Amino acid sequence: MKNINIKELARELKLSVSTISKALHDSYEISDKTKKRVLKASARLNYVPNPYASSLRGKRSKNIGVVIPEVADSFFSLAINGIESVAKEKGYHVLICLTHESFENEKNILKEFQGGRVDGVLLSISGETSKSDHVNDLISSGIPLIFFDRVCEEVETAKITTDDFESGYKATEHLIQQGCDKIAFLSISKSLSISNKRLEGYFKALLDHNLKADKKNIILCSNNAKQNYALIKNLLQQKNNPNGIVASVEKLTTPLYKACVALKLKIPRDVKIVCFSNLETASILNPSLTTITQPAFEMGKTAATLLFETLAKSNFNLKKESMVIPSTLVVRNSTT
Amino acid sequence: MKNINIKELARELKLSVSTISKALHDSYEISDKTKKRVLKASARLNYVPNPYASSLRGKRSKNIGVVIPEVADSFFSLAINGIESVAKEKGYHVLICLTHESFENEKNILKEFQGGRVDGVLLSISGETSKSDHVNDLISSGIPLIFFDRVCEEVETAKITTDDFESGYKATEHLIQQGCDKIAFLSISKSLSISNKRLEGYFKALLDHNLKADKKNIILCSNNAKQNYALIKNLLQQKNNPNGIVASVEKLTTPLYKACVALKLKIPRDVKIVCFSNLETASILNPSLTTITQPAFEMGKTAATLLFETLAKSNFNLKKESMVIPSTLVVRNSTT
DNA sequence: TTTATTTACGAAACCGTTTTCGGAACTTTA
DNA sequence: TAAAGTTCCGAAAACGGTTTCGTAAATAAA
Repeated sequence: MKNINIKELARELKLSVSTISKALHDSYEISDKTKKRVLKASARLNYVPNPYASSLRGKRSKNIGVVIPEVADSFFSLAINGIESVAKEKGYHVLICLTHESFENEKNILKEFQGGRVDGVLLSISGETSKSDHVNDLISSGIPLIFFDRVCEEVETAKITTDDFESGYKATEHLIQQGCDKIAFLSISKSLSISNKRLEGYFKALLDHNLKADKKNIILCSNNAKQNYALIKNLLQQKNNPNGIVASVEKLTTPLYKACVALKLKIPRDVKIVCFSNLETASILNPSLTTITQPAFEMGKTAATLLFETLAKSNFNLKKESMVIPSTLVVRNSTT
Repeated sequence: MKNINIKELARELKLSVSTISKALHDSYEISDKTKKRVLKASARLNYVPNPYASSLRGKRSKNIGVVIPEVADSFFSLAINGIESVAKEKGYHVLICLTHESFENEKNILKEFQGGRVDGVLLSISGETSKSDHVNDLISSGIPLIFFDRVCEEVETAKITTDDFESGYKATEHLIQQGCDKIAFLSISKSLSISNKRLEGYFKALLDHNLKADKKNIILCSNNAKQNYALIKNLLQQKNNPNGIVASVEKLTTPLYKACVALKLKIPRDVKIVCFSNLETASILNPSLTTITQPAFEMGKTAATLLFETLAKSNFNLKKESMVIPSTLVVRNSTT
């Protein structure tokens, strides 16, 4: 059962190709009777239009690209759900591309998108990304792009983020209120907007509560799990080791807990922990984990909704459409 | 900077369109000198070929479709990583489509794929799927399809699975060896191959150890988290409540743990638990969770590799290419 | 030198749609 | 009854590549 095309359908019905096409698109030029005939035959012969022919002619791919660092991460997988929920409604497909935190990969992906494979892009940049030429190139080639979560500050387009500064502040202040006075911050990137804003919030909270920051307590983690474990373990073994930790990203949770177990540090007695995390299992960890929970699904949904608005109106201006959706501090046993 | 096309590139170089195309594909018909000129100009003018034009003519989309029930699940997100790792190497894109466990969605997605949007498909069927006409239709329209994890037994194509029966057996036997004599099984679907095989393994283990199965201990969970929580709680409240539980799917972990907390049942003292799960946090749960860990990444990688082999050779026969990759029982504190 | 072969390129068909434009047949208006 | 307007459909161009085929020029063989 090879797939049938519009020409064969036309021959079958003794109609022209253009009539078929119009009938399938419910054009006013075609009589109801003919439309019904076409629809019926189309269903009977199992006609499925070739998307490439449509896209080539119509300049619409009906695809959006979602470029993220990683899929095995609660935040991103929930965001994908949010994105997919609107894409599906609009009859669009979602092309998910992973950068694995590599700038090179990110550049190649965006470059390829210039060919028109997608009509628009949602991007959460890699941890290595510090330049934004590749993003500007894509945008100026006419493909709308919206950032979500991890953004290039300097690019003039919509950015859907959460309140990273405030969240960093809240997390840190919470630890202080729970009695911590030596608080470490686990970062994931030197250049990433989210890391830096969360870190700034951390600094501000320390400042506001008359605690002084210590460089040794700012740990730059990497994309390598083993290495992160070693870094964290090392941090906790220092003579003036921290009694509170803010982990700025979900994937640091497991190495952090494991390091505490290995060093026989009791959470929250010896060290209190807050993680930026959307883990469903946060509440059943040992001990349950205090989190900054991000509105992942909403962020994805909002970004996608905005992108489709842009695609609908040709002259939409994304520059003034940024949005900040707040995260929430969920207090659990790792800090109490 | 609007995207340039091959015609403009040809005009720029005073060459014909066909020469450009051949040069870019490193055809033997074109001299090295011309090739270099073309490559250089192509880079300078930032030429990116239109994928739809190529696909339309060449019958190759350079896309594969990955159809899965859910992305916010460790198994699937790891499998995606495996798939993506080979796709990237082959220069392919991955179109991820979510069924959200709905048969209707699955049918629509596969139907659309018949149009040629993808060159091949990797499918893990929805919990509702019990018929396979939609799959056979797609395959007979000429698009190769490979199942991974959740398969339609009756469809004649390659299936990359894990040893579900043995895993169900191992999980159950482990509980028995730990002293459980009333063991419940949490299923996710009546029709799903994985559920049923795991359940059969469970039955066989009970039989081999002279324990008799009890219908009340087989719980059919749904896609609704709240409802699952209620079902599990109800199970644990029965007068003859189980002292061992096999949860056949990852997403039941959290409701199960929460139900135990709510009922003040101590794990593993009052009830021992084994979950089919790839959660990274299994080791830091309260208590750490004994799991059947599936080779998610490998399964994705294997399925994708096989698919690309099929795409390379036109006469590849997938019927004899199924593969079973074993899961492993990882014993932790929820059973000891 | 003549003929055969190879090299390097261009013209044009083609992929399957969508869309513009033209026009026959029919209906309405003057 | 003639003119004007509607309704419904078909022919053909267009989208941007790839590929087949033809051929002029250069080279090799006779």
